[in-house]
Amino acid sequence: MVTRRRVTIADVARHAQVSTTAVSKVLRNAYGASPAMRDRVRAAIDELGYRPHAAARAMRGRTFTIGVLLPHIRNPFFADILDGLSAQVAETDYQVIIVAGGAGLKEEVRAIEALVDRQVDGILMIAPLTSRADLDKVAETMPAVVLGRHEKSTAYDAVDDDDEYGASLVVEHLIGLGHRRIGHISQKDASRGRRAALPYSIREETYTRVMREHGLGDEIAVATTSWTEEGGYIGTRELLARSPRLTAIFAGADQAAFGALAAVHEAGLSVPGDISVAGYDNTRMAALDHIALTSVDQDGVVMGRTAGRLLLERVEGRTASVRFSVTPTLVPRRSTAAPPG
Amino acid sequence: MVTRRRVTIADVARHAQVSTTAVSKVLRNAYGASPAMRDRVRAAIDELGYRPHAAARAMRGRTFTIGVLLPHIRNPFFADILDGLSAQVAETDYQVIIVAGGAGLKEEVRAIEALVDRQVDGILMIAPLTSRADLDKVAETMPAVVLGRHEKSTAYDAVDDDDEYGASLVVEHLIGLGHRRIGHISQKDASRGRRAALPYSIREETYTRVMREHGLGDEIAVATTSWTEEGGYIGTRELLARSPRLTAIFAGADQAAFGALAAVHEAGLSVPGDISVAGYDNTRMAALDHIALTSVDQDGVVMGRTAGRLLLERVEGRTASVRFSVTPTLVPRRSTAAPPG
DNA sequence: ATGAAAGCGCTAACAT
DNA sequence: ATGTTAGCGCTTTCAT
Repeated sequence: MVTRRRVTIADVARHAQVSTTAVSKVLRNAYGASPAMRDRVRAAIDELGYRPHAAARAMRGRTFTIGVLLPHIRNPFFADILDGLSAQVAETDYQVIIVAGGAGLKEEVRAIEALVDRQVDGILMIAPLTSRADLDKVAETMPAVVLGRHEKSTAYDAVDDDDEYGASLVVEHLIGLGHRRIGHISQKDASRGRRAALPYSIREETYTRVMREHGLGDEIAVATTSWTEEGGYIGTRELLARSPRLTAIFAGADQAAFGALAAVHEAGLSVPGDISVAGYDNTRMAALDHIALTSVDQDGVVMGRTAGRLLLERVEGRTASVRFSVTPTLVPRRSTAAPPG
Repeated sequence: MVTRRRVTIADVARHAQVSTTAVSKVLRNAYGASPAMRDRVRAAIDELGYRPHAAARAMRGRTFTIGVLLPHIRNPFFADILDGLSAQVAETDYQVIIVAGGAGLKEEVRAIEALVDRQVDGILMIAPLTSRADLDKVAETMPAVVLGRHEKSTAYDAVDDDDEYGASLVVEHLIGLGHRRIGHISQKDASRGRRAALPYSIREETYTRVMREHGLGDEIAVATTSWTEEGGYIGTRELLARSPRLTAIFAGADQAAFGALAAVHEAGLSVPGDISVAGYDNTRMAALDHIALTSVDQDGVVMGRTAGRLLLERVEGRTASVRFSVTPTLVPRRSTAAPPG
């Protein structure tokens, strides 16, 4: 590792025979540089292969960096969001950096702080567990967008899916097929403060509400694990142990539904012959023919793109807060059908 | 967004009635601060909620940041690698940030530059497409580890899986079961320079070699798509169109194998009754009972952890270059069996 | 239109 | 052991 000195703005200035101020102006397209000077500076930049030093910029102005907080990178739905965000940001000078929050609140706080300390120009927090107050605090420091939480805030913009509607679509679908004993796989709450704000709690509460509305309050059965393959598997084994056996499972996320399918299969039961299974997120795996999982589509690409747009708007100066909500749709596939008998 | 001024080292110094040097020393555990002073400074830091400003640190010394270049975040195998890396780095003061390379070479170069410009202290590049020369150039600038490429370099450390051995395990397994008409799904080459260095080309070449060694050179059938669900699906449809029909498919990655399973199913054929399917990576989905995909385990967690360790060692000063290679193992499951008839 | 110069928050060489 | 101070590379007044 040879520590070769980087080309700096001073090198460019010297090479182009102008002041560093001039170079800075050209770089930022700022007022006060003649076309002739612009050309000379640009030429020097190209010849020397100059690239701005982000840290030095950060000391004074922008870093041209958008920070994203992700709980983890296992859920392919997050990849859709990132695709949308990247597409939106690609045409600008901004760069997206991702930090993974990890399982707990402590790791998440550390991850958010890491982004703040690195002076990102804007931060997108995806399904954060942190308290409302902490989110507001972050949003006071820098432009912020929160994706996947159902709270109002004047400090940041919000992008979400109408989880209540989406979850009701699934439960109504299953009830419409004739199911009564429908189980639900939810996620253990790791958040601080109002649990009600996060998707898993809204989906669960909606499941409960719709069941009650149809007079099925006594049939409510929730397994609280995690929205992973393992979580879905374990939760389903738990639900299958009940008697009389349920006839349908609504997993709060596709990832968990895949685990559910495995558990049902392992128990020697068939889908949808014995048990119907539905998920949420409409990931690509769900669409594959041998899986054919009924799911809810919430268009992560659009959510990500919108989050990117809102964030850039805020970076440019908007302060009024905005909410963008996606209306999900049910995508019925072969994993759900009328109950046996 | 209220732009509240951050607490700086000067604020801490004033509050603790010491010099900024003293604070800096305490922060870095540097020599020259009495226990008494340490305590006072620590107290002031806590009271004021001070956190170092990463950009300012970057101007002089370290950023305490490890940068990771990832092609994309869809492949769950990458999540294993990141888990390993995070575990290794978690106990240190370093923070991991991720940038996604995107599909093409151009995006990848931009992503790497973004990391370099942000002065990360070390960079982990996962299966980069960039030319050897460019990798060396990056490694000359900062400590670097490359994961998933089979080249020797004196500039960076390398972590890889023995893809040649892993691929041979699969092909030998299928041939051992009695298959002769075995197809392979490879990935389109987007790299610059020696294609031979990347996993997909090694797996493909190994497939070809082993087929020939068993006198099956005439049966070689490769579909070159991408290692995604879609790529596996399309590639398999292509392979299934051949006549006489092949009896086994070795997809170079689990993601592609899932698409292959869908295509086989959609064609009205059964797995493994009509067609055996094998993947590579041993992702969690592969282990699920209703998928039961034969795959190759290459322990991404260990690879990630090792990459992290090597990187930290380099940050601490090691310059001699190291290679770490994981020996993969075959994980046979129900998706492969003897051919029909 | 152009450039000189101050300063962002920190580290480290150098006094004391 | 403690503090003074000169930068790191850039942006941004403020003169000219």
